[in-house]
Amino acid sequence: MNAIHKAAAALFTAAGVTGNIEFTTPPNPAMGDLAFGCFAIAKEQGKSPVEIANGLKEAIAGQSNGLVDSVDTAGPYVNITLSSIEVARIMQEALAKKEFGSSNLGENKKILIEYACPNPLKAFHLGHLKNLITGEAVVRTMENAGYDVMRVNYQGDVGMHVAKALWGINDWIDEFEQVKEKSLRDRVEFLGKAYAHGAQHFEKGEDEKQEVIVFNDKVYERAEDIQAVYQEARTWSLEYFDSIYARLGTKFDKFFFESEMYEEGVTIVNEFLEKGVFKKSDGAVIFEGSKHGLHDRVFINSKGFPTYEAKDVALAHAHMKLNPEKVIHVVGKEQTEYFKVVFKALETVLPESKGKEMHLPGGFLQLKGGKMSSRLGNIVTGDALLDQVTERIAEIMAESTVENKEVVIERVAAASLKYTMLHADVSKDVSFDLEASVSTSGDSGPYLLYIVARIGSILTKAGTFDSAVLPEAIAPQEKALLLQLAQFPAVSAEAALQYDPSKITRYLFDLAQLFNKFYDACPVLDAEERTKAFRLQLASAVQGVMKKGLYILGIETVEQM
RNA sequence: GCUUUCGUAGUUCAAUGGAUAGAACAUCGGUUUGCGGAACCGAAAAUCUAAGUUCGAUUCUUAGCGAGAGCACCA
Repeated sequence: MNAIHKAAAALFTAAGVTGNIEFTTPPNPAMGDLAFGCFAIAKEQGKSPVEIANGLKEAIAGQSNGLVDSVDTAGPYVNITLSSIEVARIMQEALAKKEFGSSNLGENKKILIEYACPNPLKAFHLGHLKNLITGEAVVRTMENAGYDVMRVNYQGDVGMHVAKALWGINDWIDEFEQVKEKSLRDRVEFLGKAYAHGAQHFEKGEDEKQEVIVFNDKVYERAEDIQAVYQEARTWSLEYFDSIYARLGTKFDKFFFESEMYEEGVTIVNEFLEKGVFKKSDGAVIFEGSKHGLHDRVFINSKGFPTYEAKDVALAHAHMKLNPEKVIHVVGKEQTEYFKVVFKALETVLPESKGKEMHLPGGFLQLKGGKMSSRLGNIVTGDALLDQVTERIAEIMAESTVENKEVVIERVAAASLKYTMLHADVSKDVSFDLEASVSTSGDSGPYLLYIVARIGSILTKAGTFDSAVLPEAIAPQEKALLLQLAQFPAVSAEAALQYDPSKITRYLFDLAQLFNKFYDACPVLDAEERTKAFRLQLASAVQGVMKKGLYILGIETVEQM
């Protein structure tokens, strides 16, 4: 409940309303600022909602309180028009607090958030890019709600994809030696080609398939003869991932690797095989999810090697050693059923994990328009997409003469990309259209950055101003802006409760629109002294909320663009 | 086939069971003696179908149609 709602709720309490008092916004501003629906009370008292509304109207109107300008009913609703000055006064007080927009929902609660999770020796693809951006925003959403968050990243450095890449490298060992002297970009590009080479070989036939599988065995057996190449290639990959994390403003607290998990995974699963939790089937060790309304999954294959499932069991043990309240796995929605089975198995294998493991399903990233894919071939990597966006922003800003232009371009590009990715609900697919995301107008990252820069420009010109003064009159656009600002704490808290940063994205866009309407209707610098000071307060508050909200989304602002 | 997620303007997204379903892009038409026009104002435009629950359904239930994803030794 925000500061305005709290003050208004007191009136309803005084009028005899008990329980939770919640307000909505009337469909038309002319009807009032706050609406109270009387359905629940009517049901409770066996009266008609209209009757209740009329009674409440009298009770509210009878109270002498500066907050309310007028009360009216519209059928089952009591609509209140608030005094603009009172709203301004309340918000002045609320906005002065540094923690405005933060909450303590997660106070003293430690949580682990696992995201990014790319596979070494393989490309950082679009799914990883979206996951990285989403994960970072979820982290910051939770931090803003007071949680003590640990950013964790689990990277798959063993498995068939590694085998395919190693086979490819081995087949092109001369080129591998040569590429060692080249740039990181070139080395990673080589790894990508080597992986594709191995993957193609794998598909050729049974004999070829076996040749690749040999490398898989060698990795699991930690065979001496592959270590030099494997370790070197792995290091390149990790360096490359680090460069992407840095470029997008993420820094992980802890990295876990599959190579650290598989021996323990096998041990644990075998231990619980004896206890009857798992079962032998066709030479493999499975968990019968089908007995719990789920599906069966293989944890150890018939060769005795662990699958992803067994490694996840060991990973869960590693996570629990850190004593978290919750472990949030930000992973694509295609793994929803997979996680249900693993979590089910963990309930018996690792009882303390029960209720703590959570899968936050991410939607897919769909590229729209053939433009990008035709230019880059079928596989578009995450960093290639970021490059594309940056290129387009540079074109748009070609005429610009801002200082530190390179940095500004990089930030506007990142903002465009992140805003687009964080616009729809986390679990919904995002369709990415390059032109729409770099769009200079409308629902886009640049639109929001523009507001911040524009306000900065006004504030610089204005110099210092009185931050406590109230004006004689308040324009409707100013009131609308104040009421929107008042919503920020509730919106950011809701985002944390839902693990969904997109609530903040959409809130900020609404705020931006209201600011532009205000800006258009209300001159700031040329206004009479008290009005000017108040409008500067407003602009400054909008900038503050905008910056904080964008920070939560992982978006850096610019002073000029 | 089984499981699961989802069907809202031309397109991309909203809407704790509640008032006239809200934005953006695109389309059409407007706004200059102003602080950044990367802006603002206006018009036209949508709940897949059929039953059911409810005073009230985009939202809940069932069926149908359509789309995506998962379903044993990949991650």
